Amino acid sequence: MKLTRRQQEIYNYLHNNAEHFVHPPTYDELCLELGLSSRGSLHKHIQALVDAGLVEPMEGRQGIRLVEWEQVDEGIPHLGAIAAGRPIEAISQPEFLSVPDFMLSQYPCYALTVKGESMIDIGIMDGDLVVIEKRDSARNGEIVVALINNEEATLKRQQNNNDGSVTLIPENSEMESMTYPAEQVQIQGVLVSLLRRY
Amino acid sequence: MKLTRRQQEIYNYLHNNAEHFVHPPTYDELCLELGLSSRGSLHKHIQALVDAGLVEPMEGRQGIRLVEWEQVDEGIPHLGAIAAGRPIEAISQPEFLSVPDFMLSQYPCYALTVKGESMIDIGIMDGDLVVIEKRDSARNGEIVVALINNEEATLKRQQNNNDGSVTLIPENSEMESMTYPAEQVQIQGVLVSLLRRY
DNA sequence: TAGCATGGAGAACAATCAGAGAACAGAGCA
DNA sequence: TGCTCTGTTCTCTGATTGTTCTCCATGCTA
Repeated sequence: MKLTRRQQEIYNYLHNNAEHFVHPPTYDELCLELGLSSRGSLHKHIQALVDAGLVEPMEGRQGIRLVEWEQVDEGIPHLGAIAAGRPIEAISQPEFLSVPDFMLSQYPCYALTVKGESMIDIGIMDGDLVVIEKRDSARNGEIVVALINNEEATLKRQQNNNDGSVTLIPENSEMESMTYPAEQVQIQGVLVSLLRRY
Repeated sequence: MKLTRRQQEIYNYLHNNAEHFVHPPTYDELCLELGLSSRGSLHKHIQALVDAGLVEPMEGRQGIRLVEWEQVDEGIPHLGAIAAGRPIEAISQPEFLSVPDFMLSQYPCYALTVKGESMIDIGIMDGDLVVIEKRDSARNGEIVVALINNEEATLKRQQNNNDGSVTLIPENSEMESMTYPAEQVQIQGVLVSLLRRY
């Protein structure tokens, strides 16, 4: 069963914003977001998504509503680029990449494009696509996406120190490690695999 | 069934841009892209492609449209490992890897596991999986799988010299280039992309 | 010259898509 | 009990879209 354009749009919207909804949104809320003024119109589209098995209605019929998107998942979202020293440059409309299973972990993943050469010594080059497992902690020595002071995100090797601080090590002999108090470093994921096109 | 020139043009366009379409394109959109002003004209060509089995119309007759070019897609064979100085170590039963389209070229490909560090300077590490496009020739500067004297296969950057000889350049500052008469070097494919698991 | 293949323009049409709006039943709440 | 909010169902309308059709232009060939 193929989706029409509008159905696809709506599905994408739900898919992309699923995390932003504290409660599953009501039809009225969705209408507002999607620029519709008729619940009936929305209902038709949602029903198509339900029929397609992409969305399932909530049990408690009232109050809160439908929208639980399945894990069937057509791929992983490409969220943007990561460059040492800057936050992730988000793509407004994350495109979904279908990545073979053997390149994923068993947990949710996303993809980023690497900018810069901070990990060049272990073969992560500028422009490479890295697959990141969504996690908020990492073991010693793992390569992580770390957000520092809620400002800059980088891809580095992580080392937990005895005094509770965290050292982020670039794999580039010309760059230097940086050490931060643990509370300034927020782990956003762990490197799982790498893709590169020539 | 042979295609006319215009049909071939249109098919090429679809083939080359299939990935760029978020949704399958409508006839009107295609007309715009192809410089036509009549859906009817386009329809004739598309119909020819459908008859030729190169394109299939969408199910939902409206809203979204045609154009799904078939991809038989059983994946690409993983033929074994390639190590400098030895022939490709063939796997008796090549396993098939399903690799996303954007990591392939439009021509037949196969996969090899890289052994050794001869290309380490450009980020090709021991154990990486490389996707190779099956070809028997390459342009200057491309990275190729080359079989030397029908004996040893290596992954190197190729350079065609004026005197007809071929130089194979390892991307490893500690290793040296080798030059061979052209007839001793047989190209088996060109590097297309790279996959790595951590 | 006539005939044919190719390529395109444009009109007309039926099916579908997309949306608006009205009405309704059930749930929760005061 | 009424009121409000919600999902659901329904009809109606307008816009799109694939399809079919006729007509025309060009170039090639017999």
